[in-house]
Formats: sequence, C-alpha cells, structure tokens
Amino acid sequence: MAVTGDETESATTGGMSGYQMSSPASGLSQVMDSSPDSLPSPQLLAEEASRKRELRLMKNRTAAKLYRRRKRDYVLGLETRITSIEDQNQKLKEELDNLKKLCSLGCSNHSSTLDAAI
DNA sequence: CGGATCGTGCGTCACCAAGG
DNA sequence: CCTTGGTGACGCACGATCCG
Repeated sequence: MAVTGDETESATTGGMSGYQMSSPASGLSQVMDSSPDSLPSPQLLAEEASRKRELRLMKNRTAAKLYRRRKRDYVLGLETRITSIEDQNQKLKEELDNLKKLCSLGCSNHSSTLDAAI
C-alpha cells in the first residue's frame, strides 16, 4: 500500500517541500582562488556558506537514506527470523506429539519390566 | 465522485558521540 | 575546539482506502 518506494538516488518529486536542488560544490574553487591578501567579499562569503549548507544537506540526505535502508533491512531480518523460529517451534511440537504417542504405546511395557526388576 | 483518513517515504533540523 | 556521521523527531507530499 501507499507510496511505492522506488529507491532512486535522484530526489523524488514527491516530498519536495519548499527547497530546490542546486548542483552543490560546483565552483567552490572560485572562492578558494580569491587572492590571499584581499578578504573575500561578503557576497563570496555568503555563496561559500550557501554551498557548504547545500553540501551538508546533500550528505545528510544520503545518510538518512542509508540509515532508513539499514533500518528496513534490520526489521525485515527480524521478521524473517520470527517466521523461521515459529516454523521451528511448530515442528518441535509435532515431534513432541509423536514421541508422546510412541511413549504411550511402549512405556507401559517398559514400566512393567522395571517393576519386575525391582 | 470527492473529501477524510491512513500509511509510507522523504528531506530537514537538532542533537549527540567519536575522531582529528 | 571543530567536523562529521548517525539518529530521533517533525512536517510535507503522495497514493490507497474508506465513506457519505
């Protein structure tokens, strides 16, 4: 149900609320290349800050995707384990039943021989 | 059919811990 | 210290389903 979670790396159109993807880290060298003795202009500083922010957002976006994928896999693994354990439990119950039946047939004989021995 | 509600994924922010 | 990655929490958008 709900959104088909195709894990494409490109930002999905859904869920994009009020921000735009600009190409991050592009032209970063321009700021770096400003002459060393003159202070970078406020505009350059602002652009630098903006680029840093975009980079941070991009990395965090990636980290969040990775984290959620790990979390999903973890939960999936747990569910698989639960299914397997339930299956194993069912088989053990059946085996126990069989042993009980077997015992009810043979144990009376066995106990009588034990009584005789005593 | 159209609005209400639900379930889900996503991006972002804030916080924390670890490492340099 | 600062930087960086991991994570919880929040809000938003969207598709699915329900209901009048």
